Amino acid sequence: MTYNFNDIEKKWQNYWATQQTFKASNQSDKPKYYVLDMFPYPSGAGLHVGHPLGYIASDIYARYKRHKGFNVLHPQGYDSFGLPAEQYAIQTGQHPAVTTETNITTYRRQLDQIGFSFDWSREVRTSNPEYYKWTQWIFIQLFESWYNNDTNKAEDIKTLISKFETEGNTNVNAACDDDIAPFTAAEWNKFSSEEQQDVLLKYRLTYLAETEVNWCPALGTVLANDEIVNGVSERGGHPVVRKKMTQWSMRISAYAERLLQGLETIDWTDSLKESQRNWIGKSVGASVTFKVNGYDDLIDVFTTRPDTIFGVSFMTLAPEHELVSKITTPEQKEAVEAYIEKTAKRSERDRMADVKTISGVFTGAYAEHPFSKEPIPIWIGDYVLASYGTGAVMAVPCGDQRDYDFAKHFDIAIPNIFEGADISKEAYASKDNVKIANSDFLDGMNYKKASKRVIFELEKLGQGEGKTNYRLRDAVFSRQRYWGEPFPVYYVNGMPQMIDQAHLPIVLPEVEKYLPTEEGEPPLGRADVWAWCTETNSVVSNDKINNTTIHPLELNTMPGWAGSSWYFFRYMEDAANRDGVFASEDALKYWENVDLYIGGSEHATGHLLYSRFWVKLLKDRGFVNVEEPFKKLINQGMILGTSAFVYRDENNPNLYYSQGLIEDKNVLPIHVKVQYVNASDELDIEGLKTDGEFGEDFKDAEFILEDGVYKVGRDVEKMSKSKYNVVNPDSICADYGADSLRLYEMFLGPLEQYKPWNTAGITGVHNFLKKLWKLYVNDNGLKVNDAEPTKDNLKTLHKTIKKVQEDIENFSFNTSVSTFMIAVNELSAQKCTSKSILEPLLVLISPYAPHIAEELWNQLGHNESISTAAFPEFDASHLVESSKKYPISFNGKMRFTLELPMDMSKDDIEKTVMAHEKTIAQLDGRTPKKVIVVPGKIVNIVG
RNA sequence: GCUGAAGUGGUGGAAUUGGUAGACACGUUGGACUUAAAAUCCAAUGUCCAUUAGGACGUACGGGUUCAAGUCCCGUCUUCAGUACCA
Repeated sequence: MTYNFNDIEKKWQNYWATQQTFKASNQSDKPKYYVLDMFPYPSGAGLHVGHPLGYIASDIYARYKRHKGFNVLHPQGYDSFGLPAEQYAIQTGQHPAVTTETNITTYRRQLDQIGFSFDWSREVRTSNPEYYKWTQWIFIQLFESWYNNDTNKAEDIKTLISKFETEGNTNVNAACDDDIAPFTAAEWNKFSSEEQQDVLLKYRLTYLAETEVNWCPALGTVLANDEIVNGVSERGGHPVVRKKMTQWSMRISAYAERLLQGLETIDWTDSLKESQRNWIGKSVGASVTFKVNGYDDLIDVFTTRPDTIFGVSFMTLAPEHELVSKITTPEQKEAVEAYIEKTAKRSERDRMADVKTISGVFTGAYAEHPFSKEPIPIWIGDYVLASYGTGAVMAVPCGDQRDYDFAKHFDIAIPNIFEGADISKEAYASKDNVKIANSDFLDGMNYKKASKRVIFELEKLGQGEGKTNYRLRDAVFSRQRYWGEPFPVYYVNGMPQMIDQAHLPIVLPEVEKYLPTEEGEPPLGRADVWAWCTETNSVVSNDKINNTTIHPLELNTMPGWAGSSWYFFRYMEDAANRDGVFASEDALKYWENVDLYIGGSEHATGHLLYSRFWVKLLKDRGFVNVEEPFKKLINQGMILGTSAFVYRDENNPNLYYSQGLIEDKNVLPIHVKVQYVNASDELDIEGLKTDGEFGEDFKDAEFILEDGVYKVGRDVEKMSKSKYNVVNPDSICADYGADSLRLYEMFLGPLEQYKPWNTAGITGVHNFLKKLWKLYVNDNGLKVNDAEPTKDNLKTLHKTIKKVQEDIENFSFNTSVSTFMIAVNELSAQKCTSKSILEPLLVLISPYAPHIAEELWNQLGHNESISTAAFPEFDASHLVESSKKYPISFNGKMRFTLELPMDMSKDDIEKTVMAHEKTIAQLDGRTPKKVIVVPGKIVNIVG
């Protein structure tokens, strides 16, 4: 019997599906364990071999945990709202739901053939109305919440209203907009309904506000900060401009401190935590208020160095600062306006690319120093950002390099307030080991003491206080797109109202075209809104909408991260019981949170931050029991493709030079499909010329060969359709089988690392599987029997158990593949046929190569799936080393060998070594003073 | 610039707490089997010197600690990732 992997794999995939082998139960005596993958966006291109890497790792872990006696939840689903389906729809008119459905079918087929142990009965799709009903519901919870800084949690908006009714807003300590005027209870009660709603909106955790947003004209939508990379859109690389628009925002800034603190409680990599810390960007300092000479207006600044306040020699405002136009003197007006116009024209990207050019203009106005009362010139400059802090800085040129450069450039005074510091070349930016000087009451103090004192003095004057600032901005939540969750919102007199929960979900309406309307409204503006209201039972009753002017319903949709911010809770509920709840209390209580989450690091400041935010909100409002969604998180690296190039002569498009001949020539590298290149980088010219897609381009091409062949150039790049370097898992499964694919993806290297794919190498693991098969089966069938295991057999087995267990728990899946290979080689050499060795070996291998393990397990006479088998117990007594000799190095010169058992205790080794001491001492002529022992390893004796 | 990770054969990569560097695999070379190819099996494979025995050098580079350093410390260089006028 030969190893017929195609039949075996199909057989067991069918078996697992029909038997529902991996269906998780919400009731069990076993401890729970929740293993989750970041669910995929089902793109039209299907899976390439890079995609399943993380899924294979999590599947191995999930299967391992089942063997270890855990009740494992290992679900999968689809993040099925998104831009590509919509753009495809715009081009072809195909409904995104249709293409999404097709793509999901492909994904499911491809995932199934790899043999994952997913519980598909709990599948979720974010674009499914039954799912996004609850995304809409969570949005409503955010709307109905405010953040109480005193209790440090979100509360029902009703508690805020009753506070307003009884005591106004002066005692309310909330996370809110900063332009709220104080009012008394009496004033509140006199407000009109619209005025009250307007005020409440400034407190709600999701709110409608006119904000400067990142507008991407090419995509026709706004983007969140994390969707912009290097000043262009993450998807498509289109330019992004700043624009004022009325948009829904999420008050994530309310949770800045808790998001920061929570990082201490979770098991994530340091680099990932660091990214989130930087993104949150906490800085501790003070706010200082400066009076403007000749005006009642005040300028607030934020500084991390209140101790340097006597070093202030000017102030700089962002060009967009609201006071600029007011305080500019007539003489400076022209220059200031010209400067503002110039900076406004510069895109974010230009501004970022060019950080060295110093520019700015004097406004002509002066502020008053809070202590010295000296006049301070007020400048504007684009190195001050309107979006951070207050959009204004107190400039201390002796202590800050940017202020220093600015002062030098415009010839502004640079007073030195540091004792003994040399500021002739650059600012003295360090706050350690220096004393303050020329600073009145601060002289002689260090940074810490002086800062405290300044804040104290400022508070006395009413011109400042200690303050903590965060870089984290509220997240824009509206998108001008079709293929996303509709908001459960309608408007009365321009004020947003939530649609009653009973009428959810608000289902996406049908539209004829998926483009924005001619009036520039989002695509939903094309829908027949009145029909939509009735169809979706949203019941925006006529009297409620009588006064509305444009649309009774919100026309924007939610961003991609809405649905992915809570999906891990949806899996907890059995699909059969999902009606009426996003997940039942029992289910939430039982599964708590995700024990192990595997996914890419590109979500560090997006999905992984937003999910944490929503979970904290849901916890505060009593809907879930956990503060953090993902206890342990691992970022899998990417599998890269190896692209192949041919080199076209720049002057002759039909002439191509082999890779070794291009040195002195002007050539253009062109990607060619990797399937026409063999392992020695030789091009199959005939294949290329007859290719269905490209044959035409190369029909008349002349290839200049070297050594009789055309050699292509190689480069390692991200796998992508456009680079023709994609390797499809389908062909790998067909040629080598899913077990080979799974083993090879793990064998390729450490999980977290980026590594290139190379199909040629798969023969190594494939040969291993063939050898494994032969260990159990020969031409006459099964050769396993009840033979007594030898000492060597047992040693091999237990060595393997120990190593594999350690590897899986450390997520070093690559080395356990090697361990299996060694084990199988050893057992083959030992001619092992003993069932008591070969059975547990299968259990060890089954998380990695489940199909072959299941088949052999079955042939060994088991009726139950191997996934129900217990992980074999490790017994150290079998690892006694009898043949291996350990050298003893003595003063680095002499060597002795000592035979020691691997499992010997430290004490025993010490005793053994002591017994040998005399001999060693005699040989060397000295008496050892100290003995260092390492169990199972080398023994050190220090003379 | 800042932060984080890393640098080991022709290649991917192994190497608990410092303890025989290069496991395992790919590739390459030679051999067996075969009419031949594929498949399979066996052997060799860090570099240099030597016919052999053996020796020298070797974990980016330069120092240091130690009986012993890929691993620890100091300095330098390079690569990758994230972030970027954050006051």
